[in-house]
Amino acid sequence: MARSATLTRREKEKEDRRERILAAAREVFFETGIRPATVDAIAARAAVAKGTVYLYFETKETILAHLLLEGLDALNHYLMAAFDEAHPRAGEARLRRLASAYFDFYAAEPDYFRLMMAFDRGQFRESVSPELYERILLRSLRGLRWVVTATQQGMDEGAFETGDARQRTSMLWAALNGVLVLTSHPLRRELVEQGVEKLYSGVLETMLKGMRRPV
Amino acid sequence: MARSATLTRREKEKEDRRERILAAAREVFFETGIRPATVDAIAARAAVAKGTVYLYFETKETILAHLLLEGLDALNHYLMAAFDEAHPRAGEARLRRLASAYFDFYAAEPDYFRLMMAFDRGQFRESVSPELYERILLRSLRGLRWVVTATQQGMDEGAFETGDARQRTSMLWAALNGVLVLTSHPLRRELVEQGVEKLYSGVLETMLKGMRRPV
DNA sequence: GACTATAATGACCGGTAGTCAGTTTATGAC
DNA sequence: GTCATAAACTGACTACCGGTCATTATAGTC
Repeated sequence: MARSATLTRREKEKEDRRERILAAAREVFFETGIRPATVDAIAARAAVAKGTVYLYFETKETILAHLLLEGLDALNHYLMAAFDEAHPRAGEARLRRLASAYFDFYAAEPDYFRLMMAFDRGQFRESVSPELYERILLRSLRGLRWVVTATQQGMDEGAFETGDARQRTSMLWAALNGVLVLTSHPLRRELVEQGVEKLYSGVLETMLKGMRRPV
Repeated sequence: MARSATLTRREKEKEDRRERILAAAREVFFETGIRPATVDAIAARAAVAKGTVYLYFETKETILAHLLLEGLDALNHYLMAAFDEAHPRAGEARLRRLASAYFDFYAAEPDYFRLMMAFDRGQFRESVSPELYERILLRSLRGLRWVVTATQQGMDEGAFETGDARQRTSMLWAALNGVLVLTSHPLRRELVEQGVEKLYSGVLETMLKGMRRPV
């Protein structure tokens, strides 16, 4: 019993330490930018030696992956709340809410959003353990589930053309995401001088219109 | 006269050298991948000392920027040809052709496409001279012009809802690009198990339908 | 208080972008 | 041909960063 309690305390301390390092990494990455941020800076911010960082995380990319998990959780909360709060519980209204929530997330958590977009950059898969990669994948899908459900609902109600709800959702989400990607990068932002928000809602409305069944 | 001829020859030789280095960089970047490629490898491939590379290009990113210009030229050719070849010269048909051409470019020149997508990721603007950045921006817009023209034509013909053609084109292009971005990254590709092609044409058709005027 | 296991440390390593003092090569004058 | 000058080229070197590991410190147990 004493032994078990001790172990628990130890484990708790380890967990705290880990969280401290992760918090330091969050600050450094978000302040400095992902690429310029150094592990030395993270260690310094966490008041810990560099080697200690590597006791808790395998690589720099692994740290990023854990921050990404946080970001995916945050996004999932946005989407879940939007799904629930939709009052006129029609599928299309839900989709609108979900799309708005995605935009809100993009606007409110630009750092996490940028992290999500930066994650492609190849070589991520290789620099992260398969288990961690799997967790990221699952958590990415979790948020999308709400959207798929709303699309399916719209089909069941006869508002949308019927078809594979997942496929349709991927289309809608890819299109919306395309706007955010386009405008979250300095180069491409200038290609579309209109505001992101207008472009986003434009794509949303156009896609919804394109998905509707003709009356 | 002799002096001028000499100078010209010199300049030609310099230009050749520069092209040799750029060709070596193209090979190394496309074979090895952007991040793992080293300037040493590029120098070796061009049979030149590393210092020489830096006589012709300021930074590694500058080399990439010049390859990007090549890629944008290639894309522009695809789009221009598609614009011209559209036989039923309706705006919507042109848009379809242009979208197909973009997809063809994506499929035929994955290296250039990846380079274009990689270019957004931050810090590029800072690592490249403002003049070069401006050239990239202009060349990016050049290709889009064909698409804007086709959209405007569709509006003039009464096929599309009227509005700002540039805005509508940005919407369509962002949506299509969203599909390609999504699927050109390993993580996101698995989020959409459907084929890229199907997703792409799905978004295209949905957007076109959403852009049409009700009959 | 001594023994042991666990955790923390930071000097160090390998590798890479970018630099620059020194060397080679080309040009042009005589 | 030879020499002076300028232009081009070279590669050893620096600074910096991600990651390692032999050494040191800490905490738990008896």
